[in-house]
Amino acid sequence: MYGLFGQSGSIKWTHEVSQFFHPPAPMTQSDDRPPQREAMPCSTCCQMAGSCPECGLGQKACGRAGADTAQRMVRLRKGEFLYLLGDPVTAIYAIRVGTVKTHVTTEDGRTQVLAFHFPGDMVGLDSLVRPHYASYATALEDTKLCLFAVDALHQNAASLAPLGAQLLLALDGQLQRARAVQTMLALMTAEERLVTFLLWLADGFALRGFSSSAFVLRMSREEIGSFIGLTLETVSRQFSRLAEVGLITVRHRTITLLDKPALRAIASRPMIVAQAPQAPIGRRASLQDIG
Amino acid sequence: MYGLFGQSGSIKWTHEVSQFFHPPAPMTQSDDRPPQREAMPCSTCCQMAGSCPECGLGQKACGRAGADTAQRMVRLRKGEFLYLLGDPVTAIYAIRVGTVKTHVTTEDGRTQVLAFHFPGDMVGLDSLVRPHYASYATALEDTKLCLFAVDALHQNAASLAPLGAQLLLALDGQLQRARAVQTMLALMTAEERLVTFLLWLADGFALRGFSSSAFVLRMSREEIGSFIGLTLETVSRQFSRLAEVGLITVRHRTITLLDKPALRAIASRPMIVAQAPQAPIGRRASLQDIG
DNA sequence: CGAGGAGTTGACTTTGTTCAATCCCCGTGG
DNA sequence: CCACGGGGATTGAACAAAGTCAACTCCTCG
Repeated sequence: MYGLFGQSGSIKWTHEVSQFFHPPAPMTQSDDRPPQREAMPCSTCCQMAGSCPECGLGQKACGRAGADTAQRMVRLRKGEFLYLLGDPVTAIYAIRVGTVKTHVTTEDGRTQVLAFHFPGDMVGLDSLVRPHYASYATALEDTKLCLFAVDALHQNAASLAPLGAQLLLALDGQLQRARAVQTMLALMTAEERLVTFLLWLADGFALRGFSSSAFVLRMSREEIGSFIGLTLETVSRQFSRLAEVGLITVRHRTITLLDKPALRAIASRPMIVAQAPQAPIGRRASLQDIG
Repeated sequence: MYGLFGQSGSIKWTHEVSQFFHPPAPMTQSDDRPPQREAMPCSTCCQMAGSCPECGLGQKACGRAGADTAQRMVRLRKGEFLYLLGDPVTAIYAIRVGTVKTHVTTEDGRTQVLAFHFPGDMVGLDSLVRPHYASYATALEDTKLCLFAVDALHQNAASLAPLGAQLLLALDGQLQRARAVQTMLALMTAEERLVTFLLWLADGFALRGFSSSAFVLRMSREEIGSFIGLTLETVSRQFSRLAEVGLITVRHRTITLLDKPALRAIASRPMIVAQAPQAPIGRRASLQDIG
């Protein structure tokens, strides 16, 4: 994901953008919230295909002695919450099947989607060190997740040791993705944003062994728009336009990428450039090359 | 910073946005790059006022046995690079005095400022686990930094243990800030963005014991614009407008915040809302409350 | 088979960008 | 000490991009 190890130093935005922040959630299924998850012993949790980048943690935890971290399986139906903003953090999750979005709400009622999470992604990682979740996590479709109790983790730094490396890698991944989104929002046009989003999705699917040319969107136009900073109408229009030009095919939520090279050309226009850019060398570089 | 521990569960965007990502940098002052930094033994490094949130690492490292991590002091003159994108990661830095920006360049030549870093902030934290820096770090003014060699850190996970907690906290902070920026870019207007930016700066100064009502900007309009996703002209116009309305005073880069409550009102319009929003409770929440 | 949410599309408005002219510090050198 | 030069900042006018409002279509689910 996002060249986690910068193999080349050439930064590419390949890869799904998916998950971003947020801590695992508690289940004070107290108040008026319906019991949204049924927990069950998790045995097949770590079987996640090799395509489980963020799940290294899972593999590690699973591998090191049965169920010492009391992992369980959690099921969510479409629209149900995994956790709410403000809930005490009790666990981190890894998605087995399904899709989850993490989001926040603004004072004036708008919703901001912070990330989409797909199978293999961790949900709640960003709240690992916090006592309360900093966002909502909602299932976009029926979803199964593995639960990793977090108490054992952040009680004392010592217990973090064995997981340290994995966690750092995972957090780093989220940070890189967040930065990618930041750049996208700051300097891309509507068309560029949507294309970038589609390519992120495609890369994510490819990574998980699915077709990267034809897939079904799990989220609405509104949710896409929220994520990439556009209105749902603009998203719809851009879809139509890309279809008109013959770059993609759109039928409801079924998307086909017809000309990936062309799409990449569009998306990589305002993209982070590799190693030695025509960028400033030596002192006094500043931004005089912004233009 | 950004309710790192969610004391209340009520999320507020107080705090500077400052540092974000990027790993510490090497100093292969090989090629055509002038020797931009002179290193010297660092003894006063950890004296950083208590207002050194990200520097916990520094305090820890310093406290635990003289100079076992070979810390040094680095000096940068205005416009010089601390490290370049693609440089091998060899160290992480903490700013003692001065200001640094981290940025990337796009294919079509535009520059995207990813973060501003002020005294007490860590620079390069996000590249901790990477072999190559994922951005450029440039001094906006004459700057002094403490260097923390990174080899000792990420050689093996074990060595991370003692720093684990601090690092996780720091990384978490960066992640939360990145998310804040994401939300700002996705749903704020030009005015809201600039006001938010000013308040972040003000909070940052307050945190460091400086005036949060009157301060001098260390960055140009162009750099501000890059960071908050606007053109320099729009930034300038918004400054003028805020001054017209009497909310602030602008003289070159000297800013005075005259009516902070009013400013906060503007900035917190599209802001993350606290605990129990009018947001969806129970299942089937989705985004029906967006528009 | 009917209802309703999701998606598409069009006309119009708003916001921010682009291009360009001008201003104003600030530092330099006469 | 003051004139000059130059980059940063301001401002204006025309333009383009995306948002808003609204009508209408099409699935999908019950």
